[in-house]
Amino acid sequence: MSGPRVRFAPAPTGFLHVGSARSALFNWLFARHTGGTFVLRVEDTDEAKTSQEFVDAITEPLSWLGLDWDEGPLFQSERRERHVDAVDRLVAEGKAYFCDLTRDEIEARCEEAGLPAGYHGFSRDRDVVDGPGVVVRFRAPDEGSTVVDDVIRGRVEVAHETIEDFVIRRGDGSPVFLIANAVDDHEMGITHVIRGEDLLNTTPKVLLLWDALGFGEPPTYAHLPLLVNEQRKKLSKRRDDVALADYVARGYLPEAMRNALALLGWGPDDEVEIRPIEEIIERFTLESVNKAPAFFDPKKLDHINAEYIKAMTPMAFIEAAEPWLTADDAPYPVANYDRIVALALAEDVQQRVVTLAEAPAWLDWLFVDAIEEYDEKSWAKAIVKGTVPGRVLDDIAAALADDDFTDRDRLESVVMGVGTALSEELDTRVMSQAPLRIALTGRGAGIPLWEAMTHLGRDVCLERIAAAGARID
RNA sequence: GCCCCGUUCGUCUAGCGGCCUAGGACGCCACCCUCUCAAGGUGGUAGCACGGGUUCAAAUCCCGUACGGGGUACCA
Repeated sequence: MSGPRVRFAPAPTGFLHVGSARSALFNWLFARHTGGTFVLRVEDTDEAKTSQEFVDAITEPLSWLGLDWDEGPLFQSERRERHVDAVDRLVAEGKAYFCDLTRDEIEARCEEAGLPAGYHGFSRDRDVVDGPGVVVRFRAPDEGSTVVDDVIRGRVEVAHETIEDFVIRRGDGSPVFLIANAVDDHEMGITHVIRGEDLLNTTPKVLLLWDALGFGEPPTYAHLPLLVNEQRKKLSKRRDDVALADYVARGYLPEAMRNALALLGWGPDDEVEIRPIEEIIERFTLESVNKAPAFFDPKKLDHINAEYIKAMTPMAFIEAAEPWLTADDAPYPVANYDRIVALALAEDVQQRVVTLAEAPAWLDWLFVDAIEEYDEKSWAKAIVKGTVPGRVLDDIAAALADDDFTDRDRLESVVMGVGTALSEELDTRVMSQAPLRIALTGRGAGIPLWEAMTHLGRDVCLERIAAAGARID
């Protein structure tokens, strides 16, 4: 019952924007830090956008991020009557009025009167009667100013002369978000409005409505710095990777994403960046949020994700990566996938991978029927330029012929031993791992071979060694 | 145009008048480890936009300037 009440109020656009996700996160952090209530409200004032699909596009990513809401989702569209009532009340009280001027007509009047572009309250005294296509405009005060006491930005004062008589109800009778905002925030008992800085300019208008409606003490506002791209522009869905769902698909972990997002516009005072969410909740305060826009750096996200992956237990990692390991487009027949093998090699993979989506590429050679192609650069380096490559492969095959392939340490020492023996015999350094690796994996780099060889088994290993040997000739 | 906001290493940040010859992280570079690739370890690189004040003392407070951004809709 007590405690702050905050809301995350996204417009249903069909996907969740990372900037929105960040706003949601900060609302959530504030609510959890203060023991308050986090309300999810879908801002669907703009008519009929609210299909289940659009709602899912908001709730699924939020749930994925672990941002649980205490109330909602509430729909602004379902509260339309109350918004309309508020509009009617303002009209009845003379605080708002009807206007039937089109954009063009307004411009024409401006030109005629030699006024700068703007509305200039043209219909204030025209006694327009309501009807189809007629909008309602709020009679904004001509003098004085409205002050927003922003927790993050401090005192922001806007002169009323710069606020024109804005529309609060469209020509089709639907209320715009400004009035819906005021009414809903009031009725839902919202105490703190935490949102992006792009909304800062609309706040005085909402405050004006709030006052005109006699709602009393308005909520406290906190405008978060925007998330920008490399060009320092507001993240746009045109050029930037903004859909949270894309990050999910690319194999980022929710905990990593959440941690990374928390670091944009905020930082813990003890400088420990990667840490459990409980600690972030504990340290988070609105007062410590920055004012300057932040660039969402993919490199930093990668680093954080990699750290989280390394910290996972092998089992948790494999379970998380399995959607990719068993995907239809995996680089091997999915039927060959073996969780036991993947699990045994998990730690080696975790150490090398940035996202979950990269996992299959490190394990493919264990699940493939045969090595179809060899990386030519690596082949050239390990075989063509190698010292007696054919000999190395032959000797390894011979040395391994009677091994049961159950002891990875023995496999390692046998293979290395071949290199050492040949080095002595030819009195030059002979590497044994490189030719073996390309024979087994087709590549020049990868996870350690020994453990993997025990899973591949003697027959497959010897087959691949023979196949590579045959390719030399 | 008008209104509003912002400015600490390339990037994200710590700093909230003396502890700052500005700290951490990412990135980058070097070295160590290493018969692959990584991981790990060590070290390095680089910043208070500029100009005036206020003060014994300013990255921290005030005012300008520059630059950047946001808004200016019958979108939210």
